[in-house]
Amino acid sequence: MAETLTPTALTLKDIAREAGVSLATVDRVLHNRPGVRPDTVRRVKAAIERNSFQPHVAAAELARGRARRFAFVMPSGSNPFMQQIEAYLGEMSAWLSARRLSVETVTTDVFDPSVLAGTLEALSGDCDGVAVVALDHPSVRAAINDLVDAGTKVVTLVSDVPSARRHHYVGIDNIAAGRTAGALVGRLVGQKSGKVAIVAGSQGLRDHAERIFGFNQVMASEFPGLSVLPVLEGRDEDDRSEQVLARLLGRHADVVGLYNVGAGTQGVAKALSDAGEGKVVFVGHDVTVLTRRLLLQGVMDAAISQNPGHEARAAVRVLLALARGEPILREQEKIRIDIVMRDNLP
Amino acid sequence: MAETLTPTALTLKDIAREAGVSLATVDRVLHNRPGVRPDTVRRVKAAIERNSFQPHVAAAELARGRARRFAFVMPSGSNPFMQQIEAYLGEMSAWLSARRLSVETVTTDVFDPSVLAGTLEALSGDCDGVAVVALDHPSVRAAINDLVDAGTKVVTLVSDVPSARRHHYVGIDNIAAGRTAGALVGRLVGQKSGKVAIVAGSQGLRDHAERIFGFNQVMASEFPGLSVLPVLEGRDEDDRSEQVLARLLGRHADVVGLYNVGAGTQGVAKALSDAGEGKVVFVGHDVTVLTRRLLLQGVMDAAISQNPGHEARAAVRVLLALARGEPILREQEKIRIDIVMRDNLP
DNA sequence: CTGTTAGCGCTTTCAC
DNA sequence: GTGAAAGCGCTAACAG
Repeated sequence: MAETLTPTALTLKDIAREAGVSLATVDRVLHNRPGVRPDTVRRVKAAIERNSFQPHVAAAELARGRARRFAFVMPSGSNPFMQQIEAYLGEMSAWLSARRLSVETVTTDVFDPSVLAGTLEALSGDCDGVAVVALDHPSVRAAINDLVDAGTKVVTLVSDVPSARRHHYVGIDNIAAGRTAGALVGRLVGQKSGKVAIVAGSQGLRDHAERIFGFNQVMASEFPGLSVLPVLEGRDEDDRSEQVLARLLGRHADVVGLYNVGAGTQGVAKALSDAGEGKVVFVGHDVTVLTRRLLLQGVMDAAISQNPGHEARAAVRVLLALARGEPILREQEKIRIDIVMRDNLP
Repeated sequence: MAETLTPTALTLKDIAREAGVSLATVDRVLHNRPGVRPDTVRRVKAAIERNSFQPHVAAAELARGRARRFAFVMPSGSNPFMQQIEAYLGEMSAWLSARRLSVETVTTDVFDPSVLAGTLEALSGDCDGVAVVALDHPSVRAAINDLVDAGTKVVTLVSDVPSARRHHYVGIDNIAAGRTAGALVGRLVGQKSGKVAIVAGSQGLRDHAERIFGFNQVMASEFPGLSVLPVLEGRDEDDRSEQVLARLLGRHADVVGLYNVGAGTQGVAKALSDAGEGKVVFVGHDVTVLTRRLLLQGVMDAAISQNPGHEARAAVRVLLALARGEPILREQEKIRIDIVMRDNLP
């Protein structure tokens, strides 16, 4: 049995002939450009529909001449996860240049709303598309909307600003990620009852807050034997995370589970090992050099991960599809919540 | 701070001028075509290197005229996982036709080596690339090698034939998948000790055998409290799987874990629920309509999954990259072992 | 062995 | 409003 997809191979010229107009007119209709009589538009659209005509992307790309420019606005500082995304962008360079695409990485203080907004505004005009690790703040929202209004395609990356009119969000559902973490902690603890600790960077960060929300949801509804302690804030720093956690472990002898919501993993692991005495189920986020080692050593039990390579490539592909007016393959661009344990380390 | 990738925008003509030859000669060198003096080859290659020249894929694609044809050789019958792959190929149809690619799906009895080999041989000539769900058998290996020798690009899909000279394998590491399943069963069972059952389609299938191998590895080394019962064979059929498992559960009261290696999931779930009496940790493979429901109901605890959409798209992209002589983004095309639990269902 | 040339199917001026 | 025509950068004949 055989089934063939995509039989067609028509060209603009064919459509033009069939609609009784010129190439240029079909092109104008295809791109919703003004200057065509409504009636002509209808005729041409009809011909396009009737033949389910697909313009040849390669030809379009070649004809337009000028290269497309995209910018990635990333946090300055040494967040390993963000560095991984940048590294994967670098790995795409041959792919990009073979398509005459240029990607510029701009680092900025994404935690300062006005600085971030300023960076975004400065990009207006010289970019076809922008991917931004965004803080959810009114002035950032405004800056994104301005970019969109100026015709720039915008995707939020890792951290979303749902209220802005960005074209797409490339990242995970953090509430679901928190729920997944909760289910893992609960299931891996097993029959035991006891307390569960949470270490976050800050509850003011949208993604952290959402993860904690999801985590608590599952804990409350499915693991009544486990009681969740108040959230510790480690500011994503190793030292501080270690201190706050060590203090907590000193006060509570029956901590059986730990959810590390953000970074500061090194400090968390230190506090845990210093406390000694009985295995604590430890679930955190992201696969880095460090978490990989902790997973292999059995110190960490699972990492909830969003694939940084996938995020980098998805952001580029989505921006490109948006710029070209192509449909987005939603299934392909959706970032999944990966559960990574020792045996399925990527 | 800003860093720019891919600054270049040279063309073949620039290289030709710099090397003191014509366009055609550069093209010949670029594609390793014969008929160029070794010395000229060197000069041209030097110019290409020196400028790290990247030919414009869109231009190349446009110039070659004829569309590329790929064939997917899939198992006949109603394996839901394979049907998902085919469905995702269907979803790519607009993407494919915008690139003037055609993908033909051929279904055949992949479990009969000679039939499969025959199907592959018949494809020789009229295809630029073939993706095949392959049985590992000498005559299949020979058929694959013949295709490769004829210049067709070949990728194995889901199930590999490592001994053949296929260009790429798109699928998971099944030993690691089995290990992951083992770790999950062991960890989710918790402190309890008892017996663990395995239901497979057939131990003669390479992927099933590898999964069982990995599963046993982990069980033996890490969960001494759990003893693995002899493998049951359900031929991937619901009825038979139910029967063999029901019989086993009747004989052993202390089964605490179950690994379903292949299909027949419906039957396995039936046998389990009929047996009643105490929760058995149930880990299986793939996210289908059925396993999704079982996960939500809490009957199944985890599914080890390979993303069928990713496999479909990766196979197409790899065939395309091979046909174009482009590098493959290995990280992108690698199929990961997904752990899917209720809260991270895709 | 090497060069010349005619497109591929679009986009984009520039005329009408 | 609409059309004609000149390319975009490469490939593939065909000459030499």
